[in-house]
Amino acid sequence: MPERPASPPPAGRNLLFLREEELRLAQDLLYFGYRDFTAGADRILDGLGMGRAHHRVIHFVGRAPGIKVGDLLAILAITKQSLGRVLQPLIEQGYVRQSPGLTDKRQRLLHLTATGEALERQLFEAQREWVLRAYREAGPQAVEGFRQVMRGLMGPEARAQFEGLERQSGRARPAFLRSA
Amino acid sequence: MPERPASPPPAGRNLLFLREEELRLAQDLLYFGYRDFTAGADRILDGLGMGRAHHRVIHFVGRAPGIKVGDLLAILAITKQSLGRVLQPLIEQGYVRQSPGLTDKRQRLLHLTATGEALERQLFEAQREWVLRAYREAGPQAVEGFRQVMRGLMGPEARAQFEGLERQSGRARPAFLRSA
DNA sequence: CTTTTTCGGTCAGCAAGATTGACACATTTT
DNA sequence: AAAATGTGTCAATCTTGCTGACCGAAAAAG
Repeated sequence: MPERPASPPPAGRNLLFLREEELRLAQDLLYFGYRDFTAGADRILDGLGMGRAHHRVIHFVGRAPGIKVGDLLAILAITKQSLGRVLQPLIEQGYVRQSPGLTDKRQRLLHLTATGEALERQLFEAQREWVLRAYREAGPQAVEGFRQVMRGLMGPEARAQFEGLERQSGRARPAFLRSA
Repeated sequence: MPERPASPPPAGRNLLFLREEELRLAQDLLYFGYRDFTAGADRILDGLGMGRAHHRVIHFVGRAPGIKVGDLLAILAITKQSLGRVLQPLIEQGYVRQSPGLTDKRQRLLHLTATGEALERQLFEAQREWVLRAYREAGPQAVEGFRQVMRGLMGPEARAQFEGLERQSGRARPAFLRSA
């Protein structure tokens, strides 16, 4: 029978961490971690009669102002009918604004209104505290490891989308992704 | 203006990694990572006319054989009506088996049948490959960081539940958690 | 021993958020 | 002029949650 490593992780590279049990633990970790990560924002959304779907739209429109409907659909990986049911109310209630594409007038570029930005911030703050605590407790090196693994869990498409957000974040609303 | 650290994480402890942008990136990371993590199992479930809810039941019954319905409800954080609608078919279709509690006969302890274990394994294999790749690419140290952060993202309840699974995993079906 | 509480199941109705298929319209591309 | 693209919309359906009400068996409390 192989021995388990002692409680602090072994310094040297080894293969024990790939054992089946470690991978099942990863499943648990992702389930519980993701669930509680979203809980804070969910409570706020509840009070507004919104759900996670609304949050995702607000989040990603906030992350990529001027994003095209088609690109948002690709990120959310849902149908346009599903998006429509969430996006339409957000527009009617003044959280999201549409503007025609600059070169292609069929496009509807999406932006947050001032109200939308305020809500985005409120939702962000709820999760910010939570993630901040986890990051602080774990330390910068662990955070870097976390990022690497999460990035590795993405498929090629998601990775491209993520890198699009990563690149443009903090800059002045550039063209989004490599679409067409 | 503060400088960003160079691409490899800075050796020394610093506070830059707590900036707002880093935390928004964490949101993206969790969204994309979790989404693609579940995708493999989802495809299998689709073919069986099951959904993620079924997977969660199979997973956690497999993780803690002999788990009580009440403890499973606490882990899944859903109502017993919601669980019933998923659990009942799983029992009828022979994936899950119930047995009366050893000391308390009101309890129904849940186990996977041989069929259930086969399905659990099939679902596990799908995610195993995916997580394995991410773990391998990131390396053992990053994996340890990932674990720390994910653990930090859990609330106190989830942490206790997770530790219960962690403790008992690999051992011969001990009593589950600290219930009552 | 009686009462109350707990564990689990079940019925009925409702809502959110996803799906598919079909179709419409304006615009861009060929 | 025709085809393809970007977006919107109608209608029906499915999964997975929810609430409220109620039941039965067994355990715990009195």
